[in-house]
Amino acid sequence: MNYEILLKEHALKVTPQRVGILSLMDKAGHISVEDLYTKISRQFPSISLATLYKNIHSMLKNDLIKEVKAANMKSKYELNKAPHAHLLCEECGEFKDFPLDINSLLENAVKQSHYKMHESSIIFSGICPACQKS
Amino acid sequence: MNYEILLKEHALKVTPQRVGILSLMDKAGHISVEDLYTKISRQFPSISLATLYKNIHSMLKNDLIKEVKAANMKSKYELNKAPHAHLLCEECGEFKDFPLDINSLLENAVKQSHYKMHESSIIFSGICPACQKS
DNA sequence: GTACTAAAGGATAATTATTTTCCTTTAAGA
DNA sequence: TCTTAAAGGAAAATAATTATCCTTTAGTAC
Repeated sequence: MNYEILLKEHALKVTPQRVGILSLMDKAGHISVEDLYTKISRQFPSISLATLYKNIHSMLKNDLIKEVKAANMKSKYELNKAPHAHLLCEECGEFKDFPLDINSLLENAVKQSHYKMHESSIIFSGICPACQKS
Repeated sequence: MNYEILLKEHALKVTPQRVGILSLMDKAGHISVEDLYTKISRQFPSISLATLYKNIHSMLKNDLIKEVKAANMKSKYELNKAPHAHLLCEECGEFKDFPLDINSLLENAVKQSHYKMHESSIIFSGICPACQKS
């Protein structure tokens, strides 16, 4: 994935910090502000938390990334990809993408609500296979 | 709904503040800490925010209530009722219950993940009929 | 009813998370 | 290069949540 092009497409300046943030999100899958700051700080020791927050906001606004929230969890952020649900492990706190085109699946069910749908967030939470064993 | 019995069932002391909190949540459907504090303060002018937070936590732990989180929104709380999805209006920020037994609907899809499912959170967001008109 | 005790409430301080401010630096385009 | 609007960084300010500590009260036994 080419982060420079992605940024330019949304009229956001291409800065090394932004490329780093996108790259880390891409690699992590789902990452909290705290963890992201720890990691990005290794690449840019002087980066400010304010810079991170500002970029998260501008990326959210431009739909480059998505916020994933669940009960008991800090917000996590992911690159905006194809629609999918999330599996959340309540033990280790990790999200896992779960391919599921919920929109088509539930289209009919939601249709009767007369809402103009924009997006859906679906999180199934429980215990992942690994945590079930330990 | 009898809040006293609900509290006793979970070995929580029945205090006027708790009954008030549950009653307000029940009436509101989905309510933020801020709004809840405004309302409960009318009944108990000297109630402390700390008391509200403590009670929210103990009620969450005992599954009396549920936290509902969505992007761009503060957490809201609701009485724990039958499984349902949520419709979130991005315009007015209101949640609306959407009867949908997602568990049975998606049972098969999730089964292959080998997670031990505990619960699911589903939020469809868009613009509600009322906001579409204004 | 009275006494006892663990739990709950309230005030406040402390902590954590997020946003704002303000000044410096830099990417992008002329 | 030169210009400038946008972005970065440091620090202060604000907002949200949690912890502390002392007082009050619900629940239980008598």
